[in-house]
Amino acid sequence: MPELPEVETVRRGLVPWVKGKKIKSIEVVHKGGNRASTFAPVKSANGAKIKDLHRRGKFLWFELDRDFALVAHLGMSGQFLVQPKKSPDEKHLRVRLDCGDRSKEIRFIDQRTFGWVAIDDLVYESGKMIPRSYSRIALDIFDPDFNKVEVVARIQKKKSAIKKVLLDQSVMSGVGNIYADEALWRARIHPERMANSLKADEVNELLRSVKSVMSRALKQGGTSFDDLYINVNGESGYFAVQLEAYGQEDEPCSRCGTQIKRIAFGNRSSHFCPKCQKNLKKSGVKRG
DNA sequence: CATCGACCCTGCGGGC
DNA sequence: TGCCCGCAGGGTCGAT
Repeated sequence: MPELPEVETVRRGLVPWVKGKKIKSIEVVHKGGNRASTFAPVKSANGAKIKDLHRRGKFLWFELDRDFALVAHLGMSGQFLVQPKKSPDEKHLRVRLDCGDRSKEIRFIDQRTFGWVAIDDLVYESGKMIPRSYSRIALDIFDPDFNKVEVVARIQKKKSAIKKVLLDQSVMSGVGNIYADEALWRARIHPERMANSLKADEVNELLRSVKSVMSRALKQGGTSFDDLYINVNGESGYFAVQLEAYGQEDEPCSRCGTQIKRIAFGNRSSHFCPKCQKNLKKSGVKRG
């Protein structure tokens, strides 16, 4: 389940294969995700030069020398693999990209088809042209222009559970279910605490936790729950980071020994320590 | 505009 | 052995 660190690992792995290269051919082998843009067919990128490869949150942007962009999202199970051209097609191969290497090609593979590769049009943001889909999401916490003060204030105005706000990519991008649970555990905040009940100090601590847990995962080359995530070299980033909350139901909390609890959260789950992470919403917390 | 929940999809594992 | 069901969860979109 790729989140920011995993996508960044993929980006770093892909850069040497794509940056400055001309797209010799790009072909949709099997229709990709159902959310793919219909702006133009992917093959429109044939012959374009890839000037750079960027990431915002979980989105990848192949910057082209064209007036449109090539964008990708890994969804839940998407992978980019650099494979020998001779090797047989994977069962879930979606897109094949030839950047001129003599023996190798880049393949986008996705089992659950929540991921996609698409052409997108460019729009203005802060004086720059960026992909439309990429522009709809907020900056992530590693972006040099990330404005922490602004984001903290915005979070404090949200009338939603803090976990929901963490996953809202229009507030801050890059956080998924795993790192949301991990950051909340580290900051000792209950996932169902109302965001507008949090003090600035608490939100700041939460954002520090988000950044530190993601930095650690990134340093390890990305975390994954299983082998659905494989980096571009085909090497799994399996369990590189110690998970303290996510997937730890009934395991003892490493801080206090209390059993980690799992509760339903929409279509998914939240994991937390009921002792370290109290929900204070009914205890008359005063604001300010 | 803000918020919420349904929905897209496939593989896997548990229960029977 | 095989079937059914629930679960996993990104982003998007319609309803309120």
